[in-house]
Amino acid sequence: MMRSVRSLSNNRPPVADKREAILRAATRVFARNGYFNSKVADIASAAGVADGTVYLYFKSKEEILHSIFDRTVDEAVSEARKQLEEMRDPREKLRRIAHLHLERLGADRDLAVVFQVELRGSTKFMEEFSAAGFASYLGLIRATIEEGQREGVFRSGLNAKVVSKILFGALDEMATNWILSKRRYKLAPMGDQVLDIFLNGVSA
Amino acid sequence: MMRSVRSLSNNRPPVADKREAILRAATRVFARNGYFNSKVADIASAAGVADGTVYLYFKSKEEILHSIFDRTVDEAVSEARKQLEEMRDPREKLRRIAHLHLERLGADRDLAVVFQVELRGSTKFMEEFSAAGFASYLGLIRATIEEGQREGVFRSGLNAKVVSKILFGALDEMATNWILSKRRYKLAPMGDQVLDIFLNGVSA
Amino acid sequence: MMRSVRSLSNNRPPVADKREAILRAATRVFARNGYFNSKVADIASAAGVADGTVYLYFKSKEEILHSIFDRTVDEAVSEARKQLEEMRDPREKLRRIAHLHLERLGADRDLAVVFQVELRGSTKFMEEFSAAGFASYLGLIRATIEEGQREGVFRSGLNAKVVSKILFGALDEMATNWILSKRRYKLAPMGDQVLDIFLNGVSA
Amino acid sequence: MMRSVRSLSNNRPPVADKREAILRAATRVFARNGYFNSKVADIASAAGVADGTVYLYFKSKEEILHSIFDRTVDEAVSEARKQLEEMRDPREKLRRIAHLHLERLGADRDLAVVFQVELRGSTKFMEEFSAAGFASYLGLIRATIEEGQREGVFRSGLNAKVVSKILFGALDEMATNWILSKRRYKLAPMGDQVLDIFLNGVSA
DNA sequence: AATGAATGAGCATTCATTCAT
DNA sequence: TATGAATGAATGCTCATTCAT
Repeated sequence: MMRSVRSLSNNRPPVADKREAILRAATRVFARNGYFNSKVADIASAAGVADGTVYLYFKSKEEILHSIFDRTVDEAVSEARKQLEEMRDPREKLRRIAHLHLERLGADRDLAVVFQVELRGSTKFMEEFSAAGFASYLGLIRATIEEGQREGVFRSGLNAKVVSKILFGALDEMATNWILSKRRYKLAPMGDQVLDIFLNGVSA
Repeated sequence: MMRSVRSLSNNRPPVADKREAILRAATRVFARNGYFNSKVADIASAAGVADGTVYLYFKSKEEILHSIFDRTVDEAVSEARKQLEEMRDPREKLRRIAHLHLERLGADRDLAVVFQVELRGSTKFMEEFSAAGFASYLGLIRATIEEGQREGVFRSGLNAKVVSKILFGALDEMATNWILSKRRYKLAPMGDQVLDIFLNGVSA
Repeated sequence: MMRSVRSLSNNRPPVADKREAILRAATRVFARNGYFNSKVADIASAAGVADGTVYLYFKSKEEILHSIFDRTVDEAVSEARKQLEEMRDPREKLRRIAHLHLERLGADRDLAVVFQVELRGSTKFMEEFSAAGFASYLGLIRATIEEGQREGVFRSGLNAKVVSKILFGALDEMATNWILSKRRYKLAPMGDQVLDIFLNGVSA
Repeated sequence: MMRSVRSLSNNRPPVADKREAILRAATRVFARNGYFNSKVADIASAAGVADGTVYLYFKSKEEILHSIFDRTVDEAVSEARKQLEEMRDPREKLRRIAHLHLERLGADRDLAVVFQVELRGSTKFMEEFSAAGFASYLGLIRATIEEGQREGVFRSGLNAKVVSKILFGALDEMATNWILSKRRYKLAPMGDQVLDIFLNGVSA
C-alpha cells in the first residue's frame, strides 16, 4: 500500500528531476560558453550531479543540445496548436504565433541564446533541425497563411511556403538582434511591428 | 631556373596569392566540415601550403573565419554602395540590395554555408559580427528606408531600424533555407517574392 | 508467501547458487571479450543478477578472475591426486595427468581461453598464480617424476623440477594452440603425442 | 651535394631515433606496469618526448605493442635463419634455435616480460600474433625437424607440426618461469636441459 | 540479500600553435 | 618566406565500485 501511494506521488522525481536539472543546467552553460566550449563536467556540476550521471540520461553531449531543442519546439508547437484551435481570424492567428514565439524566447535569455546562436553552428544539426520540429513549426505558419488565402484575407497569388519563411525569418532576426543587443528591451512587442508590415504586405 | 622563370611570369604578389589561397581553401573546408571540425592542417593542405605557413598570414584559426566574413561584407557593402549611387527610387534600391545579397550567396554555396551556418555558432563572433561590417550593411538598408520615408514612399510611422531588420531577416532566412534544402533551385529569384510582400507592407 | 514456498522447495543454498552463476557467467564473458574489456555489468547481467550483487560475492572484478582459477586448479589437483592414488607406474601417472589436463580444458573452451589467454595478461597475477595452485600442480608432476627416478624408470641425472616444467610447457602449448586454431580438433589426443616424445626423452 | 651527403649520413636519425626511443621506453613501461595499466603519457615521458609525439610514430597504444613484437620476431627469425644457413646437423640447429631464443629473452628482462606476459593478454592479439611472425618462427623449427626426419635422425612417425609446438612450449615455459622466479639464474642454459630430453625423445 | 542509480577517478587521443632549420 | 616536426593542454566518456533503499 505504501508502495502504491509512493508510486503515484513519487513516480518520476528521481529520474525526471535529474534529467530536467541537466537540461536546464546545459541551457545555461551552453548559453554562457557556447556549445563547443562547454565541458560536460561544467554541465554536471551546474546540475549538481556527477559527471557520469549525465550519461545515465543522455547518450552524449550532442544529445543534450538536441534534447533542449526538441523539448522546446514540441512544447511550443503543441501550445500554439492548442491556442490557435479556438481562433478564427488568420491574421489574429499569426499575431498569436508571433507573440508566443517571441514571448517564449524573451522569457528565457539562455534558451534564446541556445536557439538563436548555438543551434545554428552545425550544418548537420541544422539539417536534422530543419527536418524535425522546425518543419512542423513552419508548417503551422504556412497552414494559417493558406487558410487566409482560402478565406480571401491574404493575396492568393503568393507562395505560402515562401511567405511563411519570410515571417519566420523576420521574427527570427528580431530574436537574434535582441540577444546581441546590449541595451535591454522587451522582445515580444517587436512582434507587433513585424506583423504590421507583414500583414499589410500579404493582405488582399 | 624554373623558379626565376615563374617569378618573372607571375606578376601577382606571392603573398596575396597565398593569403587568397588559404582563404578560399578555408571557406571550402569550413563549409564541408564545420568550423570546429575543420583542422588547420586540412586548410593548409587544401591551400597547398605547409601548416606553419598559415600562421604567416593569419594569427589564428578564428582569424581566418573573421577574415572570410570581413572580406565578403566589405566587398558586398562597397559594391552595393557603388551600384546604389546611380539609383534614385528607394524601392528599386531595396530590390537591388536584395538581389545583390542573394546573388552573391547563391553564386558560392560554400561561402553561403559559412555565412549562414558557421558564422552563427558563437556568441562571441556574433557580437563582433554585429558590431562590425554587419552594422554597416544593416545601415545601408536602413538609410534607404529612411530615404523612402522622407520621400513619402514608405509609411513614416514605421521604425526604420526595425524595418531594416525585418527585411534582412527575411532575406537571411531565404539564404539559410536554400542551403538546407536538398532540392536545388535558384536563390536570387526568391528576393522578388520577399520584396513584393515587404514593399507592399511598408508602402505609404 | 511466494518467497517462503520457494525457500522450502529450493534446497540449494541461494548463496552458492549465485556465486556459481557469477563465476560461470564471468568465464563466458572473459573468454569472449577479454578480461580488461569485460564489464562487471556484463557479467552481472549474464548471471542474471544486479550489478551490486556481484560485490556481495566477490571483492572486485579481479577476484572473480582469481576465483575462476582457484576453483579450477583446486578441482583439477584433487581429482588428479585421487586418480593417481590407485596407480603405480609413473609413466602411466604422467599419462593420466596429461589426459586430465587436456580433457578438462578441451571440454570447456571458455574456461580454456581464460586459462590460456586471460590469466596470462598480468605479471601480478602470474606471480600469485605461480605461488598458489600452480605450484601444487607442478609439484604433482614433479613428484611423479622423482618417483620414476627412484624406481629407475626415468633417468636420474635429470633435474626433476626442470623436467616437470618441460612437460607442463608442452601441454600448455598444446592447449594454447588448440584455442587459437580455427580448425576444430580434439585437444585431449594431443597428450599422447606429447607423452610419447616426453617419456622417450626421459626414460632411463 | 650537401644534401646527398646529409641524406646518407643523416637520413633516419631524427625519425628512427625517436621511434626507437619510444619503443624502448614502451617495453620498459609495459614490463613494469602491464599493458593495460601503462599510460601513453608514461611512455612518452620515459622516452623523453611529448605525449603527442608518440602519435607521430604510432597510430595507437596498441600499435606500439604490436611493433615491439614485430620488430623482435623479425630480428629473431632473420638472425636465426642466417646462423642456421651454415649448419648441417638438425640436432645442432635445434640447439642453436633454442639458444638464440632463450639468449635473446634472457638478455632483456623487460622484453621477456612483454613477450611472456603482456603479449598473451588478448585473444585478438594472440590470433594476429599466431598468424604473423609467430607462424614463421614455428615454421623454422618445424622445417628443421622435417629435415631431421628425412635424414633419418629423428623418428619419422612423429607429426612435425606437433613436435615443433612441443619444443616451443617447453622453451616458452622456461622463459615464463624465469621471469616469475624471484631467484635470479641464467635463462640460456636451461635450453640444454630441454634439448637433452627433447632430442632424446625424438631421435630415431 | 538484492538492487541499480549514482559516483568520479582515470586516459587515449586530437590539434592549434610554435620554432628550429 | 616556408616548412613540418614537435609540443602539451584539453576533454568526452567509461566503468568499477558504493550505498541508500
